[in-house]
Amino acid sequence: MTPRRAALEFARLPKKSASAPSPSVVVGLNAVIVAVTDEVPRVLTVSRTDHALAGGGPADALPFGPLRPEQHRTLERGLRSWARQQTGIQLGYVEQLYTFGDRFRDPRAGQSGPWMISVAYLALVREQQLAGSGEAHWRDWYDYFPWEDWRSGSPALISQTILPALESWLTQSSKTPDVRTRRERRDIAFGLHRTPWDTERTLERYELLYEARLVAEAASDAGEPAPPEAEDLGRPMALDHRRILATALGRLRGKIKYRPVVFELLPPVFTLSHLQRVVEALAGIRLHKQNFRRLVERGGLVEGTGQYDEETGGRPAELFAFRREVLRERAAPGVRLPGPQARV
Amino acid sequence: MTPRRAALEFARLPKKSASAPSPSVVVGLNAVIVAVTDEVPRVLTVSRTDHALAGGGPADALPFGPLRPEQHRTLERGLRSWARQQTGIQLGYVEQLYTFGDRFRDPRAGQSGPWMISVAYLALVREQQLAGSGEAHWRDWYDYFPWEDWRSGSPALISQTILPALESWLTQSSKTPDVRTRRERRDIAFGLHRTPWDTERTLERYELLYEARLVAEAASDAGEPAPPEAEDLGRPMALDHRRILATALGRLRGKIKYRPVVFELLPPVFTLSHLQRVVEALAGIRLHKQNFRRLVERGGLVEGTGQYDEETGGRPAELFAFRREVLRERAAPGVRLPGPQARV
DNA sequence: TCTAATATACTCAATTTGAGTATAAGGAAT
DNA sequence: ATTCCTTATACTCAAATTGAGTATATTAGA
Repeated sequence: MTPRRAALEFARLPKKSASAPSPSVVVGLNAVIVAVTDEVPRVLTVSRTDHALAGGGPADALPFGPLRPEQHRTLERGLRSWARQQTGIQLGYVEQLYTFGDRFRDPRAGQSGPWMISVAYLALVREQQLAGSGEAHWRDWYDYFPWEDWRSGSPALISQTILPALESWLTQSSKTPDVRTRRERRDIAFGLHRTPWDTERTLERYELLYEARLVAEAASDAGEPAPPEAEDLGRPMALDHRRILATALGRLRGKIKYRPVVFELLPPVFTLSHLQRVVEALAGIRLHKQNFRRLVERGGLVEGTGQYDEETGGRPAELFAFRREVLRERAAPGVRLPGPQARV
Repeated sequence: MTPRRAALEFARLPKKSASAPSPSVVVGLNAVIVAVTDEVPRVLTVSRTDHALAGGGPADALPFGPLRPEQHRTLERGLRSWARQQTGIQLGYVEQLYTFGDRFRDPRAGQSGPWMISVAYLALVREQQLAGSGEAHWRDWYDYFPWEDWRSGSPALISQTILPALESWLTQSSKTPDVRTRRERRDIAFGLHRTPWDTERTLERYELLYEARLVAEAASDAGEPAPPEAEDLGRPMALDHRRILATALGRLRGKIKYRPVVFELLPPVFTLSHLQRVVEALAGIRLHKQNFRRLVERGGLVEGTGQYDEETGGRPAELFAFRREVLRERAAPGVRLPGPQARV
C-alpha cells in the first residue's frame, strides 16, 4: 500500500468503525490520593482480594471504580464521585497521571473478558481525615518503595540487596550487548558511577526491579514463586498498582519543581520548616535549610503573616502563606531542588 | 454513610461491577505526529467529515483509530500499528499525552451511543516523508495557533484581535468576582501586566479562547454561528482535536527543557544553528545565539564530529551529534530557555 | 579585495547557587 | 538568674551560571 493511498483510508476509518463497533472496553478510574503527615508521605490504599496473587490473599490496592458513562459526565467527575461516595474524602487538587492498558486484564475475566484500561489520577489532600480505618489505610509510600527514601543517606538496602541482585541479573543474559544495555539502565536508574541519583526516575527503578523479577508482583505475574529478595523490596500491591504508584511518585517529585503544588498538601499557614519537611518527604532527600528559605522567600512563593508558631520547641517560627500572585510573576514557580544533601 | 463503612464498599466494588458490566466505551487512539522542516513545526493531519461542524464540510483531524483489544497487545502498540498501516510512517519516539473523555461523544452516535474516550499520543519523527499528499497533510502548527508564534515578536493578532475580544468577554459577566477571575486568567494566559509570556500555557490560552466562544469549534459546539474573529484565530479542527494539539504543543515545549527530545526531530548530525532553529520553532521564541551554543556545548548535550557543513552560505558550520552519555551525567538534560529574545 | 553572511571565540558584569558562620528567641535544667 | 539545648532567622562569600555583548574566522560572491 502506498502512503498516499493509505492516508486516504486512514481518513475514512472512523466512519467504517462506527458501523462495526469494536469489542467493548471497561475503563477503570484509579486514584492515587496523597497526603503528608509528620514528615511521612502517605497514600490511601484499600484491601482487595487479588486472585492473580499467589495465595489469593488480600493485597493493598489503590482506590478504584469503573467509569459509568451514564452517570459520570467526565472522567474526572467520575473519579471525584467514587472518592466522595466511598471514602468521604472530597478531593481538591486532581491531575490526570497516565492511562495504563498495557499489561493487565481483569484476572477474573480471563482472556475473553473485556479489556480493562485504567485512567489513573493523582490527588493531593491536606493532612488529617480518615480517623478510624477499616480496610482503607493511609500508608507511608516508602513502605512500597523503601529504596526511594534518601533522607538519611543512601539506603543500605540498595548496596546490600538491590545492587548485588541486579548484578547477577544483568550477567544472566548471554548476549554481550544486552548486558551492556542492562548495565547502563541500572547505572542511570540507581545513580552509579558518574551518574547522580535522580529522584524522578522512580518508574525506571521499579520497572528495572520488575524486569529482574525481584519484586513480588513480577514473580507472581510470571507464575513463579517470589525470590528471597522480594521480602525486603517493599510491600506488594494488587495488579499493576505499584507501577501506578511509582508513576505518581515520580510525577509529583518532578512537578513540585516547577508548579506550586506542595501547598495543596499544607494547611493555609505553615512555618518554613514545615514546608521544607513536606518537600523533603516527597523528594526523599534533605535540603540545605538556609538556602531553602532563601529560595522560597526570594522566589516570591510565600509571604509572612506576622503571626508565629510557638510550638516549635525553640525560637518561635513565623507563619507563612502561599502567595498566589507568584503565578503571574514567574513562568515556572516551584521548589528547585539540588542533589541530595546531608542534614546540617 | 460513614467513611469506614464506605471504604469497605469501595474495596469490594470491583467484584460487583464484574458481574454487572458497565455500558461499553470505545477507546480511540489519537496521534499528534510532529516534525520540524525548515524552521516550521509541522503536524500530520487528515481530512475528515465532521457532522458536528457547521456546514458539515471536511475538517482537519488528527490521525485516529479505535483500539482493537483482540489485536493490539498494548495501547501504544495499537497506536503504532494504526500509524504504520495507514500512513506508512514507522513511529520512533512516542509518548502518551493525555486521555480525553470530557466533552465529546461521537456525534453520529448521539447520546445513546457508546461513549468515546481518546488516548492521545505525541510522536516525534524526523523531517522528510509523505512526499505527495492526498487527504493527509503536514501542516504548520502555527496555522492552528497563530498567536503562539513569537519569533518575530508579539503577534499583532494578540493586541489587535484577541485582547479586545477577551476584554468584552470578561466584562460580559455581571458578577464582579467573576470578572476579576476572568481578568486574572487572561493576564496569566496572555502575559499581561507584570506577567511574562509563558510558552507552555498553550492549553490555557486555547481554552480561554474557547470559553470566550472566539474559536470556531466553540461556536459550532454550542450550535451558534462563528463570530467574526474566528476567521483570524487559526484553522479549526474536528471534534476536540485542536484542544489535543494545544496540549501536545505545551507538553513538548515543556519537555525540551528537561529531556533531550529535540534530537528525535533532527538528523543524526546537525549544525548548532540547525538545532537552535528547531528549538526556536517549537518554543515559538528567538534565542540568543552565543549563549545557546554555550548552553548545549558546555551542558554536554552535543559533541562535535570534526566534519563541516559547507552549505551555510557563510563560514562552514561544524556538524554535531547528540551525546547520549549526558543521560548518565545530568538529572534533567534539556535546553533551558530564557524569556523571549530579539533576533541579534 | 571588499562586502555580506554565517560561525565561532572571548569578555564581563549581574545574578544565582552552595555551603557555610553568626545571631536571635524560646524552653528546660541547674 | 544562668546555662544549655533547640530551633529560627540573618548575613557572608566564593564559585558557578546567566544575560548581553564585542571580536574574530571563514566562506561566497560582487
